[in-house]
Amino acid sequence: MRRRDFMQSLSTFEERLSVWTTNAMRSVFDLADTEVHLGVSPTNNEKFGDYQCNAAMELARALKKAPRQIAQEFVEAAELPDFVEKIEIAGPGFINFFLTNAALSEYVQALESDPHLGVEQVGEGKTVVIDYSSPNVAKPMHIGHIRSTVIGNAIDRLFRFRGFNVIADNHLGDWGTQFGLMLIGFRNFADEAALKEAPVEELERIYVASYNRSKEDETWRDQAKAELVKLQQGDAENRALWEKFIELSIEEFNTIYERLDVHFDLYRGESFYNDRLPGMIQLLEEKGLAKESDGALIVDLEEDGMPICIVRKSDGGFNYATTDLATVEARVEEFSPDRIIYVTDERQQLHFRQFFSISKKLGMEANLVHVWFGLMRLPEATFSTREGNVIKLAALLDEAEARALEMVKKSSPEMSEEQQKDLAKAIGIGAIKYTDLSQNPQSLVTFTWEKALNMEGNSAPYLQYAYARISSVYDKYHVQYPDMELSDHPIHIEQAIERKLAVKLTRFPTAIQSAAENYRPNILADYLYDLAQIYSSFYQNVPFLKAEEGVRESRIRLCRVTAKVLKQGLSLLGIETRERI
RNA sequence: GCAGCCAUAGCUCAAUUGGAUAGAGCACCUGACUACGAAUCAGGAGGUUGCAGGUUCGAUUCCUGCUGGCUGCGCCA
Repeated sequence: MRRRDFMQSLSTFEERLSVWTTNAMRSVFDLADTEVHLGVSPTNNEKFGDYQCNAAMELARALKKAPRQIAQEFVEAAELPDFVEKIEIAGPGFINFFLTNAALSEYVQALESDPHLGVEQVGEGKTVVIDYSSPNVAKPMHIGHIRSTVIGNAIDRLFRFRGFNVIADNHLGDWGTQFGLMLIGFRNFADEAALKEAPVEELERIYVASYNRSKEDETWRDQAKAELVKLQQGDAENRALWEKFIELSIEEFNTIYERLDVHFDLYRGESFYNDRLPGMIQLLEEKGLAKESDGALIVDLEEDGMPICIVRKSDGGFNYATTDLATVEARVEEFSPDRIIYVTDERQQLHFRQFFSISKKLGMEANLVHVWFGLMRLPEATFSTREGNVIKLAALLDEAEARALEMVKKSSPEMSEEQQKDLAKAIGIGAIKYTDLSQNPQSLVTFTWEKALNMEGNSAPYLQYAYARISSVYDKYHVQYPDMELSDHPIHIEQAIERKLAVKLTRFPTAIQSAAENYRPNILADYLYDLAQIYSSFYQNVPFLKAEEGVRESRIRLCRVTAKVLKQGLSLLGIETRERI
């Protein structure tokens, strides 16, 4: 109901055309309900127009006619919408649609003034909990954490931009058996000076030392276990120490998050849900889902084709499945989310399938989504804290900023040192994020410095450079023509490259929708890179400041919309732009 | 043993989820700065999409089998 006319004009050509072809197909061929997709999709080649409909080929069997004949009949019978210039039949029966330049211009102009750049606010009134990053307390963040953090954050931003009320929750690993080793280790190995200098690094050193000793020292193991039990029973001294571990860790995590421009609404670790664990077990028993086996309490998932899931250990302790179930319960109670999204690496797939299945059996009203990504490994092997072959995340960020600063000093020597540093941060951090976000999350990633810090070709700096060039042109325009009012001059498409740019701009909302619905930020990254490439070609090949009046304004306006889309798109990936680079 | 994921140009990755001639970047070759910013642009070369079948108008995409790699599978998260 709201803003009906406005929404109408900003719904994408793909949507409008799909509605039209679907209705027209149904009426021309008298198809009440058919499985066949009657809508359109974008073409991958301009010579085939802007959108194509493939229904004729799929309908051939049902209608008992040749595909080209179906297409022919359709084209003859249907009355074209006014935004379509022409319609063509090609190949085995593709129906190709060419949009009018006027409709394209009009749409791009509408984008220019829309704060959401044509992106539908489908999330209005809906809450989504996104659980990402979630590092373990007392362990420094290493390069393996970058994916959950950066991919999770991009999904977070995408959902917010579509109008969802997003609750970004950092589900810290702040509970578990490792704290027994931590407590006893801390009392024996802690170095106060080191703890001041680099708290989490020291905590990690303590953990590794304690872990190593536990391997050969049985009494040490027993003591660790005893300390853990004391902690779990609320012993004041152990509790205080444990809280200190968490506090120090969060403080250090936050300096990283600050650098990455990542912000959470909640930092609720696993321990937050401890009180609910006995109740959860009781619920599982009441529903008849849990049973005893070798002293442990398990849920049999054989009917779902999965191995059993332990919900209470034989020593009476709870484990992660139980915590995760309790967490869902708590989130549903408090937020009534439309869905809960978990962003973790691929190793946890089975675990999520198991506890999603159990939560369904429990009748929990939650739409649970596991967004997994490929594990990051080193060329030699996977890394592990215990092995000690890790690259710290902070070191990666330092290196990125240092390399970017070197470039900035060379290319922008006139800038103040402060400006150069600010710029180097935007470029360096952007490069790291873009590397991760520009590929399918689910592909395996082998870490190399060269790749992580890529600043050439398909990279964040390419996009930032395109943005800065536009800003520069735009400013020069206003200096040279201070009295011109851009809105007096409509966008007018003449050259092929202008049309290509305009078409790409109209597809921004589709890119956002697709990236969000598939939980794949790389779809947006791809789109932006494509857009920047088209823009760069436009920039290099047609004059705008030197063009005649009217044409000049039209092109400047195209520039302005491109800049808006680039800036907004990059910001959804968590990548900053600067007017000058 | 069971299960999940992956295999695309020399390298790193795409391919709008079944569409037309499989696209980019890096590296390589040829051109363009007395130009609105060359962190750029115009062009060239580079492919039996791991292998073998199948499904259909049409397969990188779906199914089966195989090869190779990664990951997970009762008391870690």
